[in-house]
Amino acid sequence: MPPNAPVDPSQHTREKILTTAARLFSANGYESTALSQVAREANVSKALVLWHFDSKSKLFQAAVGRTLEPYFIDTEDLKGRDEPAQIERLIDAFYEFVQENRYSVRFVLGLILRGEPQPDNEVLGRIGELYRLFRNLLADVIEHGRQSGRFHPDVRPQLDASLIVAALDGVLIEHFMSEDPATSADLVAYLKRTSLERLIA
Amino acid sequence: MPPNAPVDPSQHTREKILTTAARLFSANGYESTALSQVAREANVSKALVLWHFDSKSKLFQAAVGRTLEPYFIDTEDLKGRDEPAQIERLIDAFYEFVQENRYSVRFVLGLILRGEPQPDNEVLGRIGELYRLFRNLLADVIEHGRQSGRFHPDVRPQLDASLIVAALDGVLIEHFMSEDPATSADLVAYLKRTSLERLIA
DNA sequence: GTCTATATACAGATAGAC
DNA sequence: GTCTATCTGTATATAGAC
Repeated sequence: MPPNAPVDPSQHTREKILTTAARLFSANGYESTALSQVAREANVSKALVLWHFDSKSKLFQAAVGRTLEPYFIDTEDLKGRDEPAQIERLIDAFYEFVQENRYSVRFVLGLILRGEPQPDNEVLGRIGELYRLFRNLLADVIEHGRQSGRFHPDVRPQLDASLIVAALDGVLIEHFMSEDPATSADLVAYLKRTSLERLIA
Repeated sequence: MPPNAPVDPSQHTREKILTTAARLFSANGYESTALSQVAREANVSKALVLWHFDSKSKLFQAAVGRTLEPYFIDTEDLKGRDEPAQIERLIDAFYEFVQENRYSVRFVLGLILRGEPQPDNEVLGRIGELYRLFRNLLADVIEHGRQSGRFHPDVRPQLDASLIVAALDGVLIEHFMSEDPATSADLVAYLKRTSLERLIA
C-alpha cells in the first residue's frame, strides 16, 4: 500500500465491530455476549459482523488479540538504577499496569480460570509467557544484586521472584474482591518494603 | 420425621441431579452448562430437573450452596501451639483446603472475577466473609505473638496478615496457570519460612 | 460491504399422561 | 415423581438483493 493512501472506509466499520466486541466480551464473557448485541452496539447488522469475522469464535479470538495488545513489559526505565530501585520499579510497573487495564485484566484472569472457548490455548500461552518473562526479570535483578553484594548472599532468586509475583497476583484478587484501591496501594507499598528488607544485605 | 424413617426414594434422584449440576457448573460455568446436559448425565429428563428445581437459576443457586458447604475454617487444632506454629498451621490449612477442593475453588474464583448470574451477591458475600475471617485470625495470632514477645514489636498485624493472604491467593493462581503442584508446594514452604523470619523477634 | 429475510439448532420452560 | 411431546424464544449462521 502506498504511503498516505486513503484508508479503506470499510476498515472503520471493521474496527468499530472489533472494539465493540472486545468491550462486550471483556465485560460479559464469551457465552453471554450475543452477536446481535455486538451488531446493535456497533450500529451494523449481524450479517455484517459475520461477513467480516466468519464466526463468533473467530471474532472472539480477534477481540482477545486486541485486548492483549497493551500487554508488554517495558524494560527501558530500569537502566541506571541500582537493584533495589529496579525491584521497586518492577513492582510499581505491574501495579500501574493493572490499574490502567483493570477490566481486561479481570477478563483475562477469568479466561485463565475457566478455559472459556476451547481453542484458546494461544491466549493462555501468551499470558503464561508474559508471567515467565516478568518473573525471570525479577529473578535476574535479584541474582545480579546478590553478586554485586547489595543483596544477601543467601537469597533465592527464583523463589523470591515467584513469591513477589504471587503476592502481586494476590493483591490483584484482593483488589477485585473488595474494589478498594486504597487498600491495595497500601499493600503494594508494604510488599515493596518487606521484600527489600528481606533481600538487602 | 421419625428417626430411621425410610428415605424418600425421590431424594436419591434429587441428590443425583444436584451433585451432577454442581459438578458441571463448577467445571464449565453457568452459561455453558445446559439443563439437557445435567439431565443426561444424571440419567433423568430435562422436565424432571425443572420439576425439582423450578428453573435453571434456582438449580444453580442450590448447586453453589452445595459447593460451598465444605468452606469453613477449623480453629480447633490451633490450640496448644505457640504463635509461629499457629501461623504455619493456618498457611498449611489454606493450602490443604485448596488442594482438596481445587475444582470448586477455581469455580468460585471465576464467579468472583465475573459476577456470572446477577443474583449471586450471596456467594460473594459468603466468600468475602471467609476471607475476612481467615485474615483476622492471622492478624490476631500475629498481634498475640507481638504482645507475648515472640514476634517483633514493630510487626503490623493487619498488613502482615493481608500480605500472607495475598501471597496465598497468588500461589493459588500460579497453581491454576501452571498446574504444577510441586512448584506451588515449594512456594508455600518458602512463604512460611520467609514470613516467620520476618515476624520473629 | 452492507443490508433484509430466513434457515437451523437448541436453549429454558410448560402441558399433560402415567 | 417421572416421563414424552411441545411451546416459545433466541442464538449462530446463510442466502441473496442492492
